[in-house]
Amino acid sequence: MTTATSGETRRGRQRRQLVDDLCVEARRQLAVGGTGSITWRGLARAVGMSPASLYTYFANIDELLTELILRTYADLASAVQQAAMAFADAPLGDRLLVGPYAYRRWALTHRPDFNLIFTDQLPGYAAEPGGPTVSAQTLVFAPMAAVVGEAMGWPPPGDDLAAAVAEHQQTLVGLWAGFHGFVTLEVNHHLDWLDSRAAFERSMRQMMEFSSLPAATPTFADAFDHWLLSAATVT
Amino acid sequence: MTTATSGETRRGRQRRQLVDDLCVEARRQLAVGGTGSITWRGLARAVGMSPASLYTYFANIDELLTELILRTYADLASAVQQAAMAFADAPLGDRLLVGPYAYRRWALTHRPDFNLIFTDQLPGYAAEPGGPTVSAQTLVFAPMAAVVGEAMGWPPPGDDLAAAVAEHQQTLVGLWAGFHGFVTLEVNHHLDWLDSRAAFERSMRQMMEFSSLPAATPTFADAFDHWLLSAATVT
DNA sequence: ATTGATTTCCGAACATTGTTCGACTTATAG
DNA sequence: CTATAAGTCGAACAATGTTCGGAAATCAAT
Repeated sequence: MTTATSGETRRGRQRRQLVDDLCVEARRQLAVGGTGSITWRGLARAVGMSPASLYTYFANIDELLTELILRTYADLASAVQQAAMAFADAPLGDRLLVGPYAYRRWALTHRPDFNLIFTDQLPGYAAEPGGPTVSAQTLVFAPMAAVVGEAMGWPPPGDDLAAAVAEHQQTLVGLWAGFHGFVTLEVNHHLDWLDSRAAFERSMRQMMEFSSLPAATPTFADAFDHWLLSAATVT
Repeated sequence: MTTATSGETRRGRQRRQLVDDLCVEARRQLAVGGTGSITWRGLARAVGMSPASLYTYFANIDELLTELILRTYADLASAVQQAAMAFADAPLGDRLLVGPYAYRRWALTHRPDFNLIFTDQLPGYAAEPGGPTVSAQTLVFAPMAAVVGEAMGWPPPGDDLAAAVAEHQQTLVGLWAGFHGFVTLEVNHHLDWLDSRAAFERSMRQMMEFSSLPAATPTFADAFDHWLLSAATVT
């Protein structure tokens, strides 16, 4: 019965399994010692193989990093999406803040990962225009854009969200830059000298107020943190 | 007359000279190949010394990086300050934008340097609370804070600017996060898909308008770029 | 000017890294 | 069953950061 689940050869399964193992190990090393600690030989050691054998699966270390970046984008997108779903029935003002708050929380609990996907750590590594990283970006921001569009009364989000985004990209990029800037500074310890949690909340509320968007419930921040604790499910 | 300029021993001078050379060479390597290209042996090669000899001047590569970060902060601060002085007589609305614009321009012409000082590239490297990097930060932001304070009618900026900053830190951090977020995304090629120059201008004007600050001259962006060209002086 | 104590400099070595090459074994397809 | 492809490995190469011991230069005294 080796060909029971045919169409899937044994090597194909083992290959996918090994690539998965390599990626989780790489992210483990990343969490421990930063980007510089992801080492080819260390990965080989972790999966019990010769360094030379890994070249069957990745052409070089940059290619592995690329795969890692894609998976990390997906991880962030999943975190944002889960939060959005958990607050799907909350008032509109609250739902506007869910995205930035999930974004920030994931960034603070995955600082090296956040820097990995958002700042160029390699020499000439620049995501090519039509590359897969841009689609990964849209995956992250689709939920947030949808809520903003709803709040601003944009065309029915049903079919062509992309068109609405293109039309109002100025507004969306402005909002994104706002909370991304705050989060980046926080992740890299440039706001350690103040109560950044409270400052973030005030900044977010101000951004929404300035953009004539509905205000969130006064207790939203606590509600979000409470939901975080109760969601000790997926890593 | 070897001791003419006494108080300064020959070794002292040569030491300072060599440290300077090492730093400029390190920034050269940084500009070429990114952070990972700064290599101990390469530095030794560039100054014509044995790798072992460099340990007389820096305990390890992290210590050199620290010195490099400090000098890079000073470089950014100098760029901002020069721009501020050049526009000292411009209308208040224009002067509000000079800081962010100089910040952005320097960042775009020194992308690896920008990432070096603002994102943790080393494993456990975190600027200690009372460390010298925070004072370097204030050096960068003092000119901008002064203008914002003037526009908002804060207490006489004569003696205690620090007190005014502490009082209104929320506002200042909000503004900083806004343009820093935009610049960070731009530096790392996350806004390549749009006309980021125009988007930056619109975002900045919107930020100022939202904060009830005076608007800049319509032609400010061009005026700034024009000044840049005429300032082909210091690197 | 001579001495004695630092500072500077270097060659050699060690452990580690990414990557390549050729030979060997194993799985897949016809 | 067999030929082709995929996987695995050991050995080797060049390059890296860092340490150590000793030689040379410079400094601060007498």
